[in-house]
Amino acid sequence: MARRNSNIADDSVARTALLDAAERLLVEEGYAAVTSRRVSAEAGVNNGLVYYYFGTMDELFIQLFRRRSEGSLERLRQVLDDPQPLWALWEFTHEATNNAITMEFIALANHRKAIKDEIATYSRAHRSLQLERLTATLRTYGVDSERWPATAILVLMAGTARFLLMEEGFDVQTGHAEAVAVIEREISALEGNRRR
Amino acid sequence: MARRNSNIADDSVARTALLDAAERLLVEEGYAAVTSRRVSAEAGVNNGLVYYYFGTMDELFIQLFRRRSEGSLERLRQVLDDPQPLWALWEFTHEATNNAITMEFIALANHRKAIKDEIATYSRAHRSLQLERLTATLRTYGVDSERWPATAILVLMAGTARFLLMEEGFDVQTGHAEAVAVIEREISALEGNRRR
DNA sequence: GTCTATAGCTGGATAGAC
DNA sequence: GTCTATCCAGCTATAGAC
Repeated sequence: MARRNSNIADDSVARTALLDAAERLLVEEGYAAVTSRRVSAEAGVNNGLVYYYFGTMDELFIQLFRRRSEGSLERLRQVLDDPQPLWALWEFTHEATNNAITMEFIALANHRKAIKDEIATYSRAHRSLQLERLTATLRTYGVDSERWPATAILVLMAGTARFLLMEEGFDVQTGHAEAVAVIEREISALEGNRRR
Repeated sequence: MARRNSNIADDSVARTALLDAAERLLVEEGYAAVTSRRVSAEAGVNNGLVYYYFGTMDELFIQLFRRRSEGSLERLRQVLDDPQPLWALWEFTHEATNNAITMEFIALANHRKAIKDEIATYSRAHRSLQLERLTATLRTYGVDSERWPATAILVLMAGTARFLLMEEGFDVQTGHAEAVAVIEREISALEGNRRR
């Protein structure tokens, strides 16, 4: 019987099935539903394998988060390569799929310290990457970086997008159309209407 | 032995102690820590009383949320009476205290349908009250309501404030100072510097 | 209204056979 | 690597004495 921290291939079938199942449960029923028994049942895999592959449920959550955040940073890179990067970033951030699971992780973080650290690291990397790529772009658009620093613009966009998604989760939409219109108008003023 | 839904005074000592204890646990350890056993222990009250007063844990959460939201709407009313209502609203929304518990309730809502409905109702009431009071104010400030509808401004402010608080919870602060500076500059342009 | 006791369930984690 | 069995903890909720 092998134990955690031994050399377990990251691409084993059972391991992947477990992570996939955990992700599904997390999105559909919230993190409270992500128990070792339910994850293994959902994955069609024996319950003992959860502990064989991850050791603890905490570790499973962490590895799930890492798998997602690597994918997500990779997608962000592609998004920022768009000829209209502000538009692309806005669409990306405003995308519902990412958000449900992100909110679950944030909630999880409130009582799982290890997850908290993972999220912090990821958030900083995410913001850095955006800054790195967009600071120069905004300058070429002629944005006054004193009045409108790139970081401020990014925070306003990200905050608004996430807030809209959060409220939509509760079927609260008051003022959303108007807020979206304002933001998209400002983006258009810099990058023109969205092409493609 | 009385049962739930009988006539139980809302101001009984034990009931209040239980709600207070639940609130404390919710803020400090997250909703997973809010179990009937821990709440009663924290309140210094017998465990059976949780069920005597609330019937189920779901009901306890709901009544806690209601107690808070009534208080919160009342405070919002006062805030909007400030001679500089935009400033006051910004400060209110940007206040850390409210936020920790709000995030917990949002997380809770993901797997407690009844809580979800409570939050939706409250959010709509909150937004309506803001709109009702601020639409006219913004007009007197000379804000062009075509370009900058009151609802859009409220959503942008609320979204940004909550996002900043959320990230601060993870010790992520990149760009926060810049975003705050931009928002406060815009508020100042309408209402002047913050007095008081 | 308050208390004790307990039924009944679900969960994390481990041991050890195969 | 996979599987079964199992220990132990913690939870909701109820029954019923006081």
